Amino acid sequence: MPTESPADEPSPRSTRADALRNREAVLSATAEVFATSGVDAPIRRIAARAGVGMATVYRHFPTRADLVTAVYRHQIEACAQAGPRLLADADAPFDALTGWIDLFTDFLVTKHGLADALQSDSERFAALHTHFLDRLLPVCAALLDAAADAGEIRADVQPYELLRGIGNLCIGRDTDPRYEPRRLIGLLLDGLRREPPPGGGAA
Amino acid sequence: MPTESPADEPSPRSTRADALRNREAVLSATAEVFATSGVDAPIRRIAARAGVGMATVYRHFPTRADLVTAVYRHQIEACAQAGPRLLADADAPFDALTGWIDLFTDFLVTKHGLADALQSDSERFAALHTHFLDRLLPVCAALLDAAADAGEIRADVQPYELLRGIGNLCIGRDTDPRYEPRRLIGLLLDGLRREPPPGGGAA
DNA sequence: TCAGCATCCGGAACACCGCTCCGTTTTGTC
DNA sequence: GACAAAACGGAGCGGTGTTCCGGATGCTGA
Repeated sequence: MPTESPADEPSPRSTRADALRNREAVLSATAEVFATSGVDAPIRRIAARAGVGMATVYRHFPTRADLVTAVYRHQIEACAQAGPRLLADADAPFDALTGWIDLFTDFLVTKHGLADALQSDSERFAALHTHFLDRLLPVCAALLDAAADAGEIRADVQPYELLRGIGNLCIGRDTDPRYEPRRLIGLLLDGLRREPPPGGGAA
Repeated sequence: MPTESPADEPSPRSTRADALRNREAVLSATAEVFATSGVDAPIRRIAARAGVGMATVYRHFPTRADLVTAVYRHQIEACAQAGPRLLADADAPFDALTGWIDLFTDFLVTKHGLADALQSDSERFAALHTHFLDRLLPVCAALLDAAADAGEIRADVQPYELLRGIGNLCIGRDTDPRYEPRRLIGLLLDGLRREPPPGGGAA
């Protein structure tokens, strides 16, 4: 194990020990609270659990989105890196695409309220939306392009709308046992496939 | 037009003039506020606009969902009644289905935050979810059944998950001009069509 | 070692919201 | 006109996000 990843911590600006200590405390408290109460949990509770004041939380993570991205950074990263790998390993690009969508869905579905937060119109989460997009949009685009180039899917689907659609379909799974987003996502992917050339393109 | 629909007003229980007057005032104020600020607007504002106290709003409409259903009742009704009509008029059941989904989408998309509210996990909206389902689920089921019987779509799709999926896909259109739910909904409907058996059933 | 100071901390404080409670007012009836 | 039932209004409570500032804390240099 190589001591420490070089760019693992995004901003080691602070030189003071207490600041770094608190940052870690907040981060691990946040992970615990998010896991039990979802990403909408009150900041007060996070601060209390971390044993710090609320201002300390806000100082290290100005917006709730910063908190979410910090907690799930590794998983976002893993999802992003899985894209090229799947593409290299799969027999057909479409298989890679479905596999990756599956990973993405798993990620969203297992974090309480994460999908909701992602599409929330609250500006509290705007940065979260942006971060997901920055990291995952290129990956999705590459998978889509590959599948389109192979003629497996129609070529007029934008990466953004696909990601957004998957995210939207994952909303509310926590609170409704009847709802299984994966079925609909499968349907969407079926719709993505280029239909056997009967004549013209779909309107 | 026959003077008045008999069961148009759901609960004319009250005999007092001021109560009825206030109910109307709240209703029209709510419509205005919802149109400008979305269905999440503070109750305080609605009460202020109606010129009544907050308790009056709560007395007539105990939950926010009651307010929403009261304001949009006619449109929900129109959407529900359009189902059978489309089915009777269309050449093929699938056309009726797409036409109806289109109406439903229009409805959700033109009301700020309505789609969000519908799938919200907040119990404040649970009754709203229920009302939509009570009224629209049978209609959707009839359309799906007809299309399935005609062999135009696969038969393993539940009405609930379809409605839910459409609703979910409409979330967040207000705040993101880049996002056009109708394209994805079209894709979903494409996926619904029974593909000319290329192999086995989709897993 | 220790003074000095930039940095960071904590929680009180403010604003906003949903919802309820209860003294007051209005309305219909006798 | 008087009376009781019904309805009203807004203060009040609990909860949340976010900010502000006096005080504590850790680094630095002599």
